[in-house]
Amino acid sequence: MVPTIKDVAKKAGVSVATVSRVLNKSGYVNAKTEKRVLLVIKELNYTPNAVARSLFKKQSKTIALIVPDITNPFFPELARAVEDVTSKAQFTLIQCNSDEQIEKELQYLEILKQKYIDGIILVSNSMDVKTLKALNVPVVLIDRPNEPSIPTITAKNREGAQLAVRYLLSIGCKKIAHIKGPAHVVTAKHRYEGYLDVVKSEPWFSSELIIEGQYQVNIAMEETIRLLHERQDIDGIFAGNDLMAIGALKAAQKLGINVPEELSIIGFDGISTSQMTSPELTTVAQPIYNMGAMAADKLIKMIQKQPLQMPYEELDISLVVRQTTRREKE
Amino acid sequence: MVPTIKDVAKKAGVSVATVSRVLNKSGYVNAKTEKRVLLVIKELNYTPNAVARSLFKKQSKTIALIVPDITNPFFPELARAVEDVTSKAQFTLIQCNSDEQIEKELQYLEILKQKYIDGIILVSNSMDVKTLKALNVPVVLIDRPNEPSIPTITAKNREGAQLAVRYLLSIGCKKIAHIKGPAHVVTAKHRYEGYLDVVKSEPWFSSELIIEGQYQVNIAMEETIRLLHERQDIDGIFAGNDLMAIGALKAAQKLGINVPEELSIIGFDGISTSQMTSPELTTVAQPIYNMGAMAADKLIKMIQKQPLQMPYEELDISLVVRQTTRREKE
DNA sequence: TTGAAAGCGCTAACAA
DNA sequence: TTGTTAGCGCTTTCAA
Repeated sequence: MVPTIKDVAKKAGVSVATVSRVLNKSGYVNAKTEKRVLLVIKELNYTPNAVARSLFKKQSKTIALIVPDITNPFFPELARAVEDVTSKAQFTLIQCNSDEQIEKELQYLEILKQKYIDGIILVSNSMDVKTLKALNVPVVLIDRPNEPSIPTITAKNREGAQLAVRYLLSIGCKKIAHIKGPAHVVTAKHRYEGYLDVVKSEPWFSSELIIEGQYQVNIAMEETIRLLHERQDIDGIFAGNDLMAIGALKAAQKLGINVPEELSIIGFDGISTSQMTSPELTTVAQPIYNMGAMAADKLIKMIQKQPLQMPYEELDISLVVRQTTRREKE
Repeated sequence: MVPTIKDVAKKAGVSVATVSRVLNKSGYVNAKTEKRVLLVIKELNYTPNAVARSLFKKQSKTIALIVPDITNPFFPELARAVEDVTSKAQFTLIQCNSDEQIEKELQYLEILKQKYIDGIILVSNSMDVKTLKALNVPVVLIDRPNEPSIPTITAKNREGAQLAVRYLLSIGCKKIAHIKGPAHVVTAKHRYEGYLDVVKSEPWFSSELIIEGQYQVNIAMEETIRLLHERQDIDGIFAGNDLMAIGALKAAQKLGINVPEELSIIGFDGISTSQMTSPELTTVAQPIYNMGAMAADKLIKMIQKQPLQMPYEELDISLVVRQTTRREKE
């Protein structure tokens, strides 16, 4: 039914090798025969079988993206970027959700390997180098720097946090709390450290200003309500991500605290959801799309055995001032 | 390097056929030889090559999900559901973004076919039956009913819209506007019709109460601002999706109109973003995750040549009353 | 209960 | 410039 290279060869009166040559533009082939073959290909509506090709070449023209959960609004934008650049380079993208579970990650890796996957982009905390190297497949890490020996794209999380907290200070905040992300996530740790860098020597600083929000709206909201009950002099909150900042915002609104007049809130990430609240969230934005695109670029280079000029890149972040922070020092 | 079935056969002192038999639990194989083969497989850490298998079987244990844009918050949840059920059934998921462009869809279809894709889940307005049938690959349509002859999962969009508008009426709204989605999207049309069903015979009804928001926050916001300027007696808005409802909410807040006291807003979809606004959005929720899961179930059944009891299913929607609608009739 | 061998559709030596 | 042929790693007749 579906025509194969043999059918084309027969109909064009040449050998399969010749057809293969015109298909791949490899080796010599007479202009006339080429024309004839091309014609037959059109007539038969022939397309080469990618699987057969993969079997021989030991590569599949497909790459995989493993993220914790595509449902987390940070990841779709990343995934989109990856898909955009990989599909432009004729790769197909496999989507995997790990739920941050190492077993799931390993399971995917296993299956992917069996499929001759050409490369993997991985967002993970737990993956170890040995497994990755043993895979013998190009890998680039994204977002969460884990392993200096593996090409990585991440953002300046610590600096971004400093920027956020300094901005809060600059607009006159006198007591700034922090909502931390999950302990096992490196980016959360770096943001926390950035907060500490700026704040630890302040006379008002106390570890009680730090709460845990698990990168989630609801948990952050509840914890913020608790915190704000106890310490009503807090006038600034730096959340470890936008979702938690939204939680903090909801907490304030529930408590009747005016944002930004009485309380300034700043998030981290710059996901599009941060523009959907009212007031819109002030945040430290990562170049999410760019991170995905650059990771994909790197991966493709690796697949093509091109040298990487910068295996490890930390992208700049930027402060996006919107409406959850006071305008100026009063 | 990577062991093949041959290596296993040699080391176990049997033929590749026997190894294949134990691998696939097909045909007779002596318990003892089976044990021996299994042992060697463990020792060699052998895993069968999926590509070679695909070539022979003409199927790949992979399915594809084609959505307009994974970045639209409606789709990640759908994608997650699909991935959950397909991966449980040992399928791998390919992610495709079509941007609603028929050319991109066709391009994907072409590539997917070359890869012996086992099935496709498609969210599309434009795809025609002929192309789909010609593919000769199981397809299920999701969200946007297009073609009665193709298995489809969708929701009761028209009824949902009626439900929304009737609710607005029941809490005392006297003039209800509608923000329509894009004209070429069937679901948008159905929701619009549902609105008309309820409202067209009302004395206050006028076509000027209908604006277009393209399913997008910003456009909906701008159009709403315009509308609300002209007609200040509007006290209810039914938006064709949650994103546009969020736009309407922002418009109201910009204009200093109190939601829900002066204006009730209701969205459609029930995406998680609808809980992140303040006030939280009242909305007509679709069972998004379920839709994805059921579509995947259907597709897998089709791949396995099992009969489909209900090729076309319209799932129920439900009204989720939150904070952008007034409590009661006054 | 097992093995030999053909073949899935393609690519790449190698020869002509 | 072209064709022959040996695989890529697997599954499945068919025969033993």
